[in-house]
Amino acid sequence: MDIAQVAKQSGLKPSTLRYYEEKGLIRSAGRNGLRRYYDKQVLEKLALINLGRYVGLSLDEIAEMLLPKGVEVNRSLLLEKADELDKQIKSMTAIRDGLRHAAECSAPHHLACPTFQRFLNLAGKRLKAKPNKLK
Amino acid sequence: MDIAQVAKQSGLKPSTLRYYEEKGLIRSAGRNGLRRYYDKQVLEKLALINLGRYVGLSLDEIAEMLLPKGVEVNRSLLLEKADELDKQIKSMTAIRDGLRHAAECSAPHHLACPTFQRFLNLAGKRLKAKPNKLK
DNA sequence: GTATTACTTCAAGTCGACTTTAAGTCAAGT
DNA sequence: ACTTGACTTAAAGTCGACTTGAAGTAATAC
Repeated sequence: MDIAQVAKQSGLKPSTLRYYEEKGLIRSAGRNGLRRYYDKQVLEKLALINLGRYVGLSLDEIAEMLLPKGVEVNRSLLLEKADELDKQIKSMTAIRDGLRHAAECSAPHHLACPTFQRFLNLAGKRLKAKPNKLK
Repeated sequence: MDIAQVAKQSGLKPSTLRYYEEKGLIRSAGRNGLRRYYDKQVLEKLALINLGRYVGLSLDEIAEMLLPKGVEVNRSLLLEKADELDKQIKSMTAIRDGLRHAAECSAPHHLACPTFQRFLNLAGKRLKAKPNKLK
């Protein structure tokens, strides 16, 4: 496969693929003249990368995960990330409910609604997060 | 309150507060010489802003929401965001489970595990998102 | 009354993840 | 053989949300 095909099938731009290669996340199977060619395995890798991005890993973290340096490391990283996701899910659920309440609340202003107030405090407690852009 | 106090209580840096003011998200209650002073109301607003950031709104979107131009606009925006969160929660839940499976899977490599494979495809389906950095 | 120190402004810098641009290479189709 | 169009590289640019730095002002502490 050439880069355009990989781009199409993975939903990433050629420039992104080159960038990922530069960062060491993927490798092309070889060159035809200047042009890279890939084998289909790369699509799985890209899916994994997309997944990683989706759960909030940085490219550097993903690169780490892709190195097969002891399976244990990878597994615990996975579990760790799963736990982190779990927390995020919980707080997002609370926030979702809070938003719905706010939308229905009859108070003149969200800021005036006592339930929303409590909720704001709650939500403000701990907010750290990783970006996941991926447009 | 002076800016340092607001910073402390909101967990944001003075520079951030000035930046938010410049963007029109907050206002100081006045000046003492050059120095801004704030009333405590600003803390609620900042909590709201933090919340917005947390659920993935951009500062511009938050600014929109803070303008009281017809309550209806705000309410539907809230519901819209709640639905969006709901979707995110669902996919994050799936991914969390996928990660846990992967961590326990006995296949030699995650890439070799068939369940994980299916899961990758699933996860790759639709991934768009907004950033929420907030370190 | 002066030193300190916390504030002020404005411009420029940073960060991650790409994208864009300019200039060049080259495989394939005619 | 030549043109075309898809590829190539390296470097610079972009975006959002801040942060940092330089240069200045002024409220408070002594």
